[in-house]
Amino acid sequence: MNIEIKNIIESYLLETTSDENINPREISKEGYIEVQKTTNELHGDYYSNIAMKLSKVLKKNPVDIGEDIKKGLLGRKHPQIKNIEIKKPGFINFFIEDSKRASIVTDIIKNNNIFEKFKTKIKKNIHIEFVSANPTGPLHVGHGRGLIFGKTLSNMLRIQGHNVFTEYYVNNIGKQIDILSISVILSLIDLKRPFDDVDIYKGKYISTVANKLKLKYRDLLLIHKDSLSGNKVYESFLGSLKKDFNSYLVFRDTVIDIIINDYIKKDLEDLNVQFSNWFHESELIKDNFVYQILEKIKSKGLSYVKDGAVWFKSTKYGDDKDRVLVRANSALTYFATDIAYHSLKLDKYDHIINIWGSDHHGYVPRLTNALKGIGYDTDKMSIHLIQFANLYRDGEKMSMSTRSGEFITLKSLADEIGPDAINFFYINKKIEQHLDFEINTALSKDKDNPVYYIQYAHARIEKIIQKVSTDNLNFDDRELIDPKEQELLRLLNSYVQTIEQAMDTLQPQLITNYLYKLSQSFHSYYANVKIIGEEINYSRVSLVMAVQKILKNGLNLFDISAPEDM
RNA sequence: GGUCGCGUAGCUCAGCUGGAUAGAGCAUCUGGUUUCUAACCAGACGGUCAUAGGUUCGAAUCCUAUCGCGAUCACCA
Repeated sequence: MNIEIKNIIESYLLETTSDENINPREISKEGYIEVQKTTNELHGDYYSNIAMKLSKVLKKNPVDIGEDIKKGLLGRKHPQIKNIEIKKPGFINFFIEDSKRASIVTDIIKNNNIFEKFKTKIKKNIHIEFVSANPTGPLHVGHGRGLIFGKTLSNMLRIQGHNVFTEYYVNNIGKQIDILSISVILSLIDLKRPFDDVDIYKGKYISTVANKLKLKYRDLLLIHKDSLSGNKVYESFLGSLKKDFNSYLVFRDTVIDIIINDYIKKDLEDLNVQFSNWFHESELIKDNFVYQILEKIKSKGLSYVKDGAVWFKSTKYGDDKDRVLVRANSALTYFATDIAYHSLKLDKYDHIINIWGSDHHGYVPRLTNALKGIGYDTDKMSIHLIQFANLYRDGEKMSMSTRSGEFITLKSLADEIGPDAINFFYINKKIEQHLDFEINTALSKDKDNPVYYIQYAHARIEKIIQKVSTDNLNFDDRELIDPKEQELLRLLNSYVQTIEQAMDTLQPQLITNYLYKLSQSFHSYYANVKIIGEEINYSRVSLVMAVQKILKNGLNLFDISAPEDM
């Protein structure tokens, strides 16, 4: 509708204006004529600021310009426009015909696939990587935000019609993984002595994993217990372990498999998250792929050798210091494999999305510059940094460190508050904002808890629908004259714009805000206006049916249930 | 110190591609169920949108500086 109005204004201006200061090409430019939904019903349904924009070029009072436009447009009889008002300092407010505004109700009820409206014209192959938590333990509440955001983004992009490929990047090599393996080994041989130079993982799951491996490895490990027990330093422990224990790598992979399958994948299943693929970092090394990329970097003159290590010249791009690609002990850094991983993705997809914790912010330019340096178009890559979420219970902040083992698993939170609440609260705030998550709010069963509030609206409507026959809905917009009905119609009319904006800017919280507002408006309506009286008012039934359908679609988008009974 | 994010009501936050009187929930106070689900509704109270400049018809929104909070500055990932 706003586009219709925009076109009406545009053609009027192009036809009538003879002022040489107005450039027709300028007027037709995308975004020059703005028509937006009003936020206040006194201002009609849509408004345009074009008069104020033109006042400068025309050197004329914007209200006068507005009056001219109003006169011109009303003289041309546009059937959908009921009235136009000019308000200071120069807004042109459009009032839409009631029947036109109310037609949204039947539009929604008849529409079998509401999301069809949001299909994109340009279909892309999109790769989206999220969670990618180190497989060193179960997912904890700190991982929840990236997880839910990633899932929701994938849902939204799929609704837009893109080919979406979701991937979990498994860091299955490196120091953290060695520490994990050693933590399990220490548990296996009951050697609970900490190292001087490194903290081991201490969570309960470590002994669970160890127990699972007991039969297979215990005897073997006991043989080496004495030779290992003399070491108090992690590096030498690992060294002798790797030398003595030639199946160390097999052991390490087994530990990771157990953690992924017994913990991480189950946690994800509970939240209805499936990945198209689990990509193991080690795959990048297998066929020397990383070394090919390193060679590429070298050939561009972007790396050099110093102190036995290979360095990337990141200072060339404004970094404080150059960064290591290959360590002096010839081990690859995460940075090196990551460049390889991203080049692989950029080769294959139209667009790649990474969802990372905000603690990676300093890393973003480094990676981007390295990729740009070897010739990739990094505009095809977008990185969403997510601020941390703090969990509170009774106003008290809860800790979440994987290493110490004193963390709350995502699973235990899901068990306590349910997946609906998890799905809602993690995306209800924009990702740049720190998130304080109070468990009591998610547990409360009243207005304090927006999830219940929205679901309750849905269930209430369901009860109404069950009481009437909806086979023959006589809808007459003239019956919807109550201000609260008009408010609901306004909201229904804005759902397309809201969801479009949320999808285009990848901001799911715009939709949850909208759903809450719609529920609020419905509850108020419900309390004040009788829908089923002596006689059934089918126009009102239709109206709330449309509301319910939008609520349900919105909730489903976030994997939140829309209960029919509460 | 450099970099990134954030400072909006007592609390938790919406709003930020510049628009008209800055909005919700909680808390506090006052009302409302013989009625389609009170897990609800109606009302009151509550604001120098951190501060100071700038940009312009118009700034919570954009720019600059300052202050405050958080994150980050590894041959960890």
